[in-house]
Amino acid sequence: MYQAHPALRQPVTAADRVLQEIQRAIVDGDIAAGSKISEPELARRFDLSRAPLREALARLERCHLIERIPNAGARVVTLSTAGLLALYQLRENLEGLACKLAAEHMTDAEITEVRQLLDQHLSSQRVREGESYYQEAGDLDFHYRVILGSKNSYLINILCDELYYLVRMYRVQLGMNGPRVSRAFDEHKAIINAIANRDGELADLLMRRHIAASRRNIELQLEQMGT
Amino acid sequence: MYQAHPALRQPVTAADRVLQEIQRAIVDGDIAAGSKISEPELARRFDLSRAPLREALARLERCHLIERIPNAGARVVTLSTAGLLALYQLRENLEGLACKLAAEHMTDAEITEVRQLLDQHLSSQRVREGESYYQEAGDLDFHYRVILGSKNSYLINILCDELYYLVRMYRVQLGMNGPRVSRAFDEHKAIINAIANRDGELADLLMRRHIAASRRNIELQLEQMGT
DNA sequence: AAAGCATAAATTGTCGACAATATGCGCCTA
DNA sequence: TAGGCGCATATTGTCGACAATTTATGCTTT
Repeated sequence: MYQAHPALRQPVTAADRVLQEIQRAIVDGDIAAGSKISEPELARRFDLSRAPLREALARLERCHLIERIPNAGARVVTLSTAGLLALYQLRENLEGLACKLAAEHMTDAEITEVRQLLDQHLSSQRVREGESYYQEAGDLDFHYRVILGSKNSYLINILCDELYYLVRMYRVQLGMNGPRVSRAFDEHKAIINAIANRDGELADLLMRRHIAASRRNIELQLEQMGT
Repeated sequence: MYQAHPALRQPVTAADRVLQEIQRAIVDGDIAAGSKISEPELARRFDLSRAPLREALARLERCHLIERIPNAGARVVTLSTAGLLALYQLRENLEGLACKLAAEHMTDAEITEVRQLLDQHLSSQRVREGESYYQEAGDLDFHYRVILGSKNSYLINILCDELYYLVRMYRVQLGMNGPRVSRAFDEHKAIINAIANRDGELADLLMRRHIAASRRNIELQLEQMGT
């Protein structure tokens, strides 16, 4: 298997654990978007002191799930069309770059692994039709692999640590359980093929289109909710 | 004047103040690259407790100036050719994107301000020839304005908060006091002209070239030191 | 009754001490 | 003498309490 990125490492400290719990809670909407974060309340709820909690809050701010104001506290971010657009504008560019670099730096073994992954996801998806979690996880896994394949630590950090939780939050809370499933699989296939052919330019282009399509999909959902 | 980005806001808390001090110390090399960070030592040195210090360390990690390992402590990052390349690869892309977006979103007033800024820097640079600080600051200021002009908060955050201190660290510690000064000014002029003409594609291209030139300049310096 | 101010409550920021973990040293063994 | 084990030391992680700041409340004033 591939070496897990620090972002995926298992929690060793209390702050790590509570971070993961709160992260999941925010992404899944258990802690409502826009709601105020109360340190004393969360400390009681997770049964630890404020020190590790504040450490966790600092990292939540880092991945844009909360916004803090000095002496005034923190709030969960609110989702908006403008925010989604800004986020995906960036993603298109960064993941495009990641593809270009992956075409240069991924080993043949890594490429083979990703292909196996895709086949695996496809079959498990056929078996469990409709269960969107697997699509969600599978899609993320594909993107993770390509990003890691870029071998650029700064790029990896930004995409996997700082932007992806927010991306997931949009998808989960807007109920993106995927009519786009099979199309996405085909697009993934095309991207890994371009990378395998060491055609960075094409891989870049395909990834940008792939993400743009995904963005339009979510925008549509947002509009429907707005009206 | 333009609204300062959160990154530039004045410190209100003790953690903010010590962060700025340590940030400067690391960027300027007063705290050596690669050296270990001792929390008790820094706490004594800046005469505060470890709580705000740890808050500051969390943010230093965020802008890639230190690397922390759970239960083992933090080290100042080490500079390397590979790291420089990865950093500038990203910068070329992100600031290119910033230019493209700035061409769409900057107001005429903001563009006028940047032009005044350039003229101002040019004259003050002529007056104080050789004093590289002004070039350094001026260059940063120009880039900041364009980035802010993109109006994409995620992009602004990444470039201004998370990558620029490291960029400065490379420039300062490798003694980039600028034979490239006048050429950089011309390039800045060309970029703002493209933005003024609402030619995002050209602005993108010019910025990428501008940063690539800057990177080659630093690479040269790194090679000279290595041999 | 609405606006403004003073006070009270609650929240965030900071502190010093303790617990858990990692680092360094000396000793033992081969 | 080199390598490994065990203990002493030092550092990081966590805790509970206090200080500083903000937010909420209620009173006064026009």
